[in-house]
Amino acid sequence: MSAVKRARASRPPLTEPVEDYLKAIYEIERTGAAASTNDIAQRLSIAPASVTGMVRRLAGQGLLAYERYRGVRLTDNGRQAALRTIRRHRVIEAYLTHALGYEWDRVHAEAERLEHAASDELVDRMAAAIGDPDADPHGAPIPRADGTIDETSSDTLADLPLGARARIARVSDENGELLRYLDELGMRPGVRVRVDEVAPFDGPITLVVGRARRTVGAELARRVFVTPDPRTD
Amino acid sequence: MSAVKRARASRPPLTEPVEDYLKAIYEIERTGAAASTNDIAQRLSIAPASVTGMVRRLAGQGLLAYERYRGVRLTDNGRQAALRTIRRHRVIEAYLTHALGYEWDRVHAEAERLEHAASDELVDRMAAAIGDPDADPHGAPIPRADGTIDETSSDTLADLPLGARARIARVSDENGELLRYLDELGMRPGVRVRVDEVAPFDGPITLVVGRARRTVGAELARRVFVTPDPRTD
DNA sequence: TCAATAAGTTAGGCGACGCTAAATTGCAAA
DNA sequence: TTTGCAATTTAGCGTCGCCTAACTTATTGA
Repeated sequence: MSAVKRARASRPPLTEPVEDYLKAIYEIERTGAAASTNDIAQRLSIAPASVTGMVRRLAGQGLLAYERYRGVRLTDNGRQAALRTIRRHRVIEAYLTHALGYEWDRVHAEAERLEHAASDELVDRMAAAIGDPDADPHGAPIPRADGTIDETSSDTLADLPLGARARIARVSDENGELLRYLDELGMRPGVRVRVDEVAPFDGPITLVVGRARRTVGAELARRVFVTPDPRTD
Repeated sequence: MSAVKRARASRPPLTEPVEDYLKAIYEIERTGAAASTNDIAQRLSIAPASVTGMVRRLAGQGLLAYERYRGVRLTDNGRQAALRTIRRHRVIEAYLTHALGYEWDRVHAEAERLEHAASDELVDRMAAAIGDPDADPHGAPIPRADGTIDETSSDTLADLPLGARARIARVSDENGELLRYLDELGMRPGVRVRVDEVAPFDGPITLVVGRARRTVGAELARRVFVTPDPRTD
């Protein structure tokens, strides 16, 4: 078996918890520096003390670079493993909505379990069946089968100045209620918005979404990622 | 939440190994009496000593009736749990072949993992998407969402007398090579056969399959289940 | 009837992951 | 520079599933 083939075929048997750790660390690293013990614990809903032991083991396996009291970083191996899991997760989310009629607020939980059980072949077939999309239903980019991904660190609604136009690129998944609410407001990835009013002191933001005006809290605004509107107007 | 809804919705959180035990015991019971420690161990490829402990735990949870040195039987609860897992397995197998282009010799391994991760809702959607089939690609009946199943204990090819006509109802899955071979011979569920020659002493059996004559060993013949041919001729 | 053997169970362990409680470390503010 | 707190780690433990080795039971056939 060629090295290339092996790299793709034999997902070395990482356990489910390990895949979850790597995913969590990847996400944390994406928004800043090294992942701290506490960050990881919080994201996985486990005790910080439990993280220390696991993190040491993963470092021993070459998946993480770990310095006591200093937090953790993914090695290249670790990042590749994380991206494989993330690809599975996002392809599954996309497949569930496009092929099986799931609403976008229900796919996360299902994908969270299936991502550990689905083979790369299955995931590739699912992706092909829905036209190899490059983002999941929440706008998150889908890593390619070769392990590459287009991560674009983008601003959130909360970062936009008054009057700015932007397009919603991506919203935080994980919270079904948030997603249902955003859906009601017509705020889905791809939709254009304009900032119409910004209350001071981290106050609510009023947007023009399509023909409607929508006022959302700063908390929510921070969970909606945008890209500059390509429209010159 | 109504009791009915709960029975279906909250698959109480059985672990993966537990689901595997219940499935194995169900299959063993189907072909005889109580499931012995050894039978279970063999089917799960684990040591008999390991089975004893687990079986005691499951009996404690009311899923099994267990008597030391006497083997094990599923309780009604245990049987329902087993059938839920089996439904998931078989629906997934059918879905993979009908919706995602899998060959029938590849679906077992994939379903073996997914059956523990897929929700009942997903499985119901998959089933609906392919027209709610009542058998998996190997001819095994799919338990309904309400927990009922049409088990028909059938003869195997090896039981047929010379000259008998029959229809292939079901073949043993699990062994991909066997399935590929059967496929080459044109021996899939639904196909009609006639017994043309039976060698004595558990010897090979020669069949007419379509226009071809096929000779198969007794071992293989015992893994192919048949029903009497409805044709009067 | 009883001894040989096969089947099953008990005893004792191990690894993966989680927890709580009790140190320890690092940093920031006084 | 010191102190005090938050973050982290260590210590000690529990559960789930699995293992091997040693013992016990059931059965069978001589």
